[in-house]
Amino acid sequence: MARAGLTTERLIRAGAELADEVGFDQVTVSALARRFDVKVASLYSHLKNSQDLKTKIALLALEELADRGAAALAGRAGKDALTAFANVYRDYARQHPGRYAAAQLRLDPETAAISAGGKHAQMTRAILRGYDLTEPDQTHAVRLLGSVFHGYVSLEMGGGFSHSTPDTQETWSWTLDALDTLLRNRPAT
Amino acid sequence: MARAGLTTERLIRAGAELADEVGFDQVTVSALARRFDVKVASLYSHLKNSQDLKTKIALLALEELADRGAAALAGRAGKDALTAFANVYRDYARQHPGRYAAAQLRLDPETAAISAGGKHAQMTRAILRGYDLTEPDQTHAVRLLGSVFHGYVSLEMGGGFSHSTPDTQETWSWTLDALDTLLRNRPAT
DNA sequence: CGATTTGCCTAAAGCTATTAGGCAGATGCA
DNA sequence: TGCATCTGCCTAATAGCTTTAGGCAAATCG
Repeated sequence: MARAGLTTERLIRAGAELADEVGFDQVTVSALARRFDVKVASLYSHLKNSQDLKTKIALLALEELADRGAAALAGRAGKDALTAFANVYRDYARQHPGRYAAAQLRLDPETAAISAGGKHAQMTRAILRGYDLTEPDQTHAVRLLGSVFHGYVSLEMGGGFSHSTPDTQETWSWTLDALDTLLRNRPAT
Repeated sequence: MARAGLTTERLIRAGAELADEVGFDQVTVSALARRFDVKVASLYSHLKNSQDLKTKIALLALEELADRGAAALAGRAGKDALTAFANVYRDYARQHPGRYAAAQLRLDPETAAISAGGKHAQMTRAILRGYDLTEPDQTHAVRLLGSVFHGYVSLEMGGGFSHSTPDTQETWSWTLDALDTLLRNRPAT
């Protein structure tokens, strides 16, 4: 029997694609084996277990998001940076819903530490350099931006805003305007 | 053999408690049967299937949240109402993490229609009566509030804000202040 | 008090996760 | 090139969750 050429790398990538196609919670070792036309047990040489698979997909998604975020921020500042960064999240979630869901997976502290999660917070801080915030306002603002981006994207994806006017693109622009105004008007303490 | 006295009602309540104890995704027909010291198949006279169980827990959570929201809004307006309502979400999520997770379950349109989901949007609109917003700003604002509440609570619960100063209570108050300011300063179009 | 209803049970099949051990194709060394 | 080793994927087996079908006994009703 010809070998399938499995590697952890390939499995994670395929798992991420599978997540985008059928949803992150439908990502299963069995489904992945099926996709490679291989027996389930074969994957266990490359993956510790099912949780390991999911965690690694989450880490991949976080990295991809961080890379896109960094690219979006390059050469931008102020509202321009804010908008570009926010759109990275929203667009990523639309293009890769399964990966986006994976990125929300709760990671244990050691795993979180080696993840790209820290980069996300740093990039948000970078955006805030364009506004005149000092601590602790800056931290509050980092958290606010995270909340709005995640909350909005998550509700929009979940269909929470569906079949109502005006359309969600308008609300998204309105929201980014509002955040920009908010950050500009909150004076340094 | 004495009968266990199962009813759909009791199963859903026990399922909600189970969700709070072990997490919503660990809620399983088997675990529920174990809790009633009954065989798994017995639950299928009261529940269509596993999905049905989860959906019903979600509906329960949405109702409970709506009831608490309504109670919080009674006799309040403006920032007072905003704060009280926001705290309902946050407190509910802290007290009932499993139920809160259940409330985020994606419902199919028919189920969503009979859920308390509509009440949530209406209550948010009620809060906005204290601010001077006209359409379409009002709809944008409803979505913004939903995003911030859900996003914040979800990140906080997920440990996204952990081990960093200042503590999350401060950020929460800061966020509600910021939203209040934002809504007050956005003039009617 | 007997007849019917209904609640919980046994049995069985299918899917997922995970581990142990085996065979054959790939690789390395002479 | 030929042989030995190693590694990759396989078979087999156990265990848990889901769901359906059919049965028996407890509750209920006339």
